[in-house]
Amino acid sequence: MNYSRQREAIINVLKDTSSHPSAAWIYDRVRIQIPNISLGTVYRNLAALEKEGMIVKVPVGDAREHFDGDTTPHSHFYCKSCEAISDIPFDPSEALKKAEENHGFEVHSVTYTFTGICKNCLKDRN
Amino acid sequence: MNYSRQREAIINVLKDTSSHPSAAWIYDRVRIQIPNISLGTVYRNLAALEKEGMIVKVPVGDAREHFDGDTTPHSHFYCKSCEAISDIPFDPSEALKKAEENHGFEVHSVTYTFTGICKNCLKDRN
DNA sequence: ATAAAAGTAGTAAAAATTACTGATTTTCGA
DNA sequence: TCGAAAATCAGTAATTTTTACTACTTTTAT
Repeated sequence: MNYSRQREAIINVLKDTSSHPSAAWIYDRVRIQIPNISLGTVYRNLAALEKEGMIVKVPVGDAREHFDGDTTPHSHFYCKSCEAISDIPFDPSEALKKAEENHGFEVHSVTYTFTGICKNCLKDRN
Repeated sequence: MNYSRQREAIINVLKDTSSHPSAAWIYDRVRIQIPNISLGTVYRNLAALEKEGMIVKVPVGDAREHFDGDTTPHSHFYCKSCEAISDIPFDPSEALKKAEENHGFEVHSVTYTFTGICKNCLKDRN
């Protein structure tokens, strides 16, 4: 993978946020630095970076792809109410070994996704 | 939630498959029985059924929503190569309690998603 | 320096999801 | 059983999200 200014900027945006953003959000942010970057470039680079293991996808089931620049093992919580994604310090990696042993798949990664209502939204309901 | 023939058919399609299909796939299947059902009806009912806990979403990070008529606790494996989703008999539910205790969230569900290459695709590569 | 490889902007198209409206079906009490 | 209120639907359109394509530019490695 060659260097590109655009890819560098995309990585930096991802490393600087803990919001697990979508491609569109990243695009808006990167455009502050590189106004004429195109959305296609963002998608292409996110896919490439994910393939290289430099970023990870966060599947939460909201019909949108979310990305995380933090590749250390941890889990995620998705709030149904405000749609925010937050980190949960659960290390899912032991499950990975077990899964591979038991099923003959080549398992590359595991993600735990918790879903419910976050602290802030619970507060707002009272 | 009132009864409707359309919703009944959607549930049945989901109960009869283990492929964890997308809305479009379900639409195609249901149309065999109810040719003039509309895609919007499928989406609306999937959302309603999920809200009622009669079906569950399967987030795999492929920019598509997938659904499962099997609501017993288990996990999923997503093959990057053939994009098939298969069941893994991992019960994620103990993690649910821990997560709620530790973080003050109201946790409704947990899903484990394993990603990698499935048996069939591994075979094809040799 | 320079040619091949990789990457990009811009645009268009495809795929997936949501929104809306007037008609139909279901429910439930009279 | 009847009929009105509530729920659901088909059809359509619009929006959102993602992918594809092409000619141009940048990067890499001689």
